[in-house]
Amino acid sequence: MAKPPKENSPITEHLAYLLAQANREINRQLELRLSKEGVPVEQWRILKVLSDGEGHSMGELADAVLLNHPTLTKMIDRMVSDTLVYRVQDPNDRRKVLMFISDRGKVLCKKLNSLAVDQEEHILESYGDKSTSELKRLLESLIDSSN
Amino acid sequence: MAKPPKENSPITEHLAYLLAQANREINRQLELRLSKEGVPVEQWRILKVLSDGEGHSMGELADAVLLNHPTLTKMIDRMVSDTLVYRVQDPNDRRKVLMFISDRGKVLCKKLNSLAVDQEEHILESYGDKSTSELKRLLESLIDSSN
DNA sequence: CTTCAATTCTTGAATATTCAATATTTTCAA
DNA sequence: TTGAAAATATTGAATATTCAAGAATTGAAG
Repeated sequence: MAKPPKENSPITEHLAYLLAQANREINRQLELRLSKEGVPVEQWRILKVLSDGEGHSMGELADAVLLNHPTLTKMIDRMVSDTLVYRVQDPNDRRKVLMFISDRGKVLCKKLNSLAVDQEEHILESYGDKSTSELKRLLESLIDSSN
Repeated sequence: MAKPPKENSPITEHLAYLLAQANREINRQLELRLSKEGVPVEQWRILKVLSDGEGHSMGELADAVLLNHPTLTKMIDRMVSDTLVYRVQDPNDRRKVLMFISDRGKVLCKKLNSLAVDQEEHILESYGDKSTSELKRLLESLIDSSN
């Protein structure tokens, strides 16, 4: 018996708002953990994507880590300064730049991964296995249906 | 048979990532609709909260619309310039400022509401009634369990 | 009372993000 | 093969957000 939101329904009933609120809260928690290593969430995502050892172009990365191109470029600049990642021009398409993770980046990524796993475990405890996997399933399908 | 994420699981399996991705996508769609009236999502949220006609303090508003205080102050400055809202000092506690929606703000809010309802209906169509209400339920309970 | 800490909001400087324009390389049609 | 259009990444200026500090008011303990 779920009612569709009327024009004057409170904002808290809108899907867009619930998503924003949940995202904000979970992100805040994750941020808090990762701050132990002084690393923003986006950098962890970048390291994680690159930790397959393959080279990834900036465009690919931008999509994967949900940042737009200029923002990513500037964040990568910082990470290059910190020698966490490095750039290589793609030999097959010289418009592209391939990003790789450094050894230092790999070491940091491992530490960050376990901080993140801590968080997921904490969520599993307070929220429950069943709800968590069901929520993940629904989110994936929402994302699918939006493309 | 849902597996908990291992240290080296892809980023796309993390709840934090799925939430960020879904939020980004739904927000992008909403933004697109509201841009017809040239209004950012946050301003719509503000108008919607204020449209109960009551006065709301800045702190209250900041919580409700998921913005931190200085960001809200500056956004409200713009909205005051556009005569969508106005400030009144709280007579009972002069530290506080009470925000009210103007007549112009009410008119705009109505238009925005129907654009937002359009979007929710679009989601219901492509994603389904059942999934939508189930997702909302799970999100609410995740938010609850995080406090 | 009076003073000191807490609350609320705003401000200004530092930082980050975005938009539009640019440079480079590739693609592909004529 | 050439030349125009598309794709990729970066830059710089404009804009927005955040952090830390400040001003005003209230609360409450001594």
